[in-house]
Amino acid sequence: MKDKATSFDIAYLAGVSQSTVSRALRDSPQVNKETRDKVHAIARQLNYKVDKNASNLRKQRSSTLALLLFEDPTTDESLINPFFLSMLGSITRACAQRGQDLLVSFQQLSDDWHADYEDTKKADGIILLGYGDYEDYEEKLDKLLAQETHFVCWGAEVEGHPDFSIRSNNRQGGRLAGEHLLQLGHKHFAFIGNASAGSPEFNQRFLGFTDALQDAGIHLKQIPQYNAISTEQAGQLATLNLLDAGHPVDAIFCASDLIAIGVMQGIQLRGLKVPEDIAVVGFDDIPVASYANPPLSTIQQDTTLAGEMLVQNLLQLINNQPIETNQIEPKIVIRKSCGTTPSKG
Amino acid sequence: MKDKATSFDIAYLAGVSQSTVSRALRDSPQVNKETRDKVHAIARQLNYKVDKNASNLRKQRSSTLALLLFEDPTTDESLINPFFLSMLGSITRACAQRGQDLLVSFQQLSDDWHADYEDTKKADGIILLGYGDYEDYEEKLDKLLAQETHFVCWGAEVEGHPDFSIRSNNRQGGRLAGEHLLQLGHKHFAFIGNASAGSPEFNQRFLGFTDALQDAGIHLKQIPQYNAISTEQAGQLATLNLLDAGHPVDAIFCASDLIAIGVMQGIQLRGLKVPEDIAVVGFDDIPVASYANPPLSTIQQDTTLAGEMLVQNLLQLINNQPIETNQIEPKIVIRKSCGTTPSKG
DNA sequence: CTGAAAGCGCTTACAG
DNA sequence: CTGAAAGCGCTTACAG
Repeated sequence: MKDKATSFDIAYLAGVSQSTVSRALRDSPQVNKETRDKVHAIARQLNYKVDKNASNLRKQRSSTLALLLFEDPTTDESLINPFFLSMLGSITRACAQRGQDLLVSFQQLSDDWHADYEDTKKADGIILLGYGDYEDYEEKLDKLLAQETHFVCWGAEVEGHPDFSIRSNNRQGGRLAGEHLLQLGHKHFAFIGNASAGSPEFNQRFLGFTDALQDAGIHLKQIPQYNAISTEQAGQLATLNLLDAGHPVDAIFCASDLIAIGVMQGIQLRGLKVPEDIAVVGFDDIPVASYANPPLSTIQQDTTLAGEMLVQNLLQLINNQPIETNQIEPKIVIRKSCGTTPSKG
Repeated sequence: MKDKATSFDIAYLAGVSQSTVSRALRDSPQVNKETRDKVHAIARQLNYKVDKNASNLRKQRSSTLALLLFEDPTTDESLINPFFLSMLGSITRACAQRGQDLLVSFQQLSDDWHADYEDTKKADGIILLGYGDYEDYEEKLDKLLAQETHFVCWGAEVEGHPDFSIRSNNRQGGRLAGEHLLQLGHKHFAFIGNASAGSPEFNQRFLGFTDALQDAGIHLKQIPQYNAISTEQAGQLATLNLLDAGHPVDAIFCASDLIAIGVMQGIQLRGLKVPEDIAVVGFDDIPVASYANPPLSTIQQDTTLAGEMLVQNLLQLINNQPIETNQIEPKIVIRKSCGTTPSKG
């Protein structure tokens, strides 16, 4: 790089003091319009850009947000959860709109990342995205809390701090899936996905699903639930176990699309057809859902809105402003995997 | 946040000077081991972290790389090219391994981003990822060059600066596709994808494809080429045009997987079957390729290696070290869309 | 409306 | 091996 111009160079050329240059560049109203224009003109000419490090150091603010993606240690290193990947786009855009830079990093739940962003002043706050065991997660969250780090996370609730998390109305999503499957005339249901305290989101989906079925008079005992983390492999395995156990089943609701894809493979491996023999509904609406075979019906989470909200709420936390909302309403997307489209209404 | 400790606090507690603290923290060998240990211990106790802004300002180095993703203005805002998305993972990891932070941003080709990273000292260099018209792109590249910005980009060549780009051996990839299709006994070929100066990568793929076919005695005139940018829609449209024009065709090589998926839809829309009536081969091996219907045979680009290389080479550029390599060898992944697996050997 | 001055928290010659 | 001092390039009270 050529030697960079500083605000002193501009000051010299404009015949004003460096403080005035600094003010003019930030369009301070206290500075004379003519002076301001002259400074801007010279800055443009010199290709001058404010040094962010100096500016941040002085302001004690970085205008940068950090996005931390957790990889589930149980899956192999290859793929990032596609649901989070699709959120990345909207988070970046939301940051850009608000003049924030975005630092992105992948972390293992086990790493010692909690102090590496805000404490180093690299970022003013952190966005946490990641499935993984919630109970492990919680420990980290507590540390962040203790350090008074500004953060916001997707999905998991932070005990006593509802404002720190943004999430889908997972229970309602599960209900939607149950109601739709019921409406299509299915009788024998199953749920595949973890449904315990370690996976609060999946658990809510399970609960919503069973809410709907129970409302229709189906007993909880009649709804087998098989554990699976959010991967195809886990979904396939759970399905084989379910099928081989001889449960009568004609409709499966899966805690995520990745699981659902594995479930459909499992069903097909046993010589059965989707949706003719067993209907399948997923959750997330990741890009591959529409390419699955058959195309997967699923509960869609609006990732654009989610990303916006994550950034927005984090900024509000940083600026000590009240949070307006932190829940997103899911909707059902009907494709082929759940059977005939129901009659209207 | 609580008041953060500074190196002066540590100095005071350790009974040494602040300069010694600074040196000790960076494990300078000039500092006595005992002193070093004591300083480290106190730092840990105070939860001390070096202020990046101060450190960067002083060092005139940010240890940060910026990743700029270009959205093709012709596609709608929804999806980021999945090929780049899959590269993101390996880029992040490669950065982490080398102690670099990664700033991520999406840009329109039209935006004025070229000075916003290195000039502001937010990043030491830039990684450019994006399809789009190469001729528009070139103009930006020239500006970066003029400013002596450190950057590296995927795919497009930077005139006179072979080291600034990292790419697949696209021509070889095209050849692989042609040879495989030939080996399967196909006779009537077509290429779908832009093949002009505006899309140098696609053009190389086309050239490699025709190289193979010409080697087998097929005349270039017998290989219809229909333009398409890298989207399903464009692929589908081009296919309908191709088919409706009455060209005899039993094998189509597509410039990208996204195009190939659209091509298969187009073929099916005209009542033909893949691969029975027409074989299809894509390029990239994006995640959905294996979920396509039928699963797409394609030329795979090793995104992990690509990401590594991008980061590695950029760092070498920044440090004035010579670049070792900037080309990646593609390989063919055979699935269902191209017909019967050939006999071994 | 403008300027002189302090200071953000480090790193690194320089001197010993 | 250690310390005193300068300085990275800004922003922002403070004074006028």
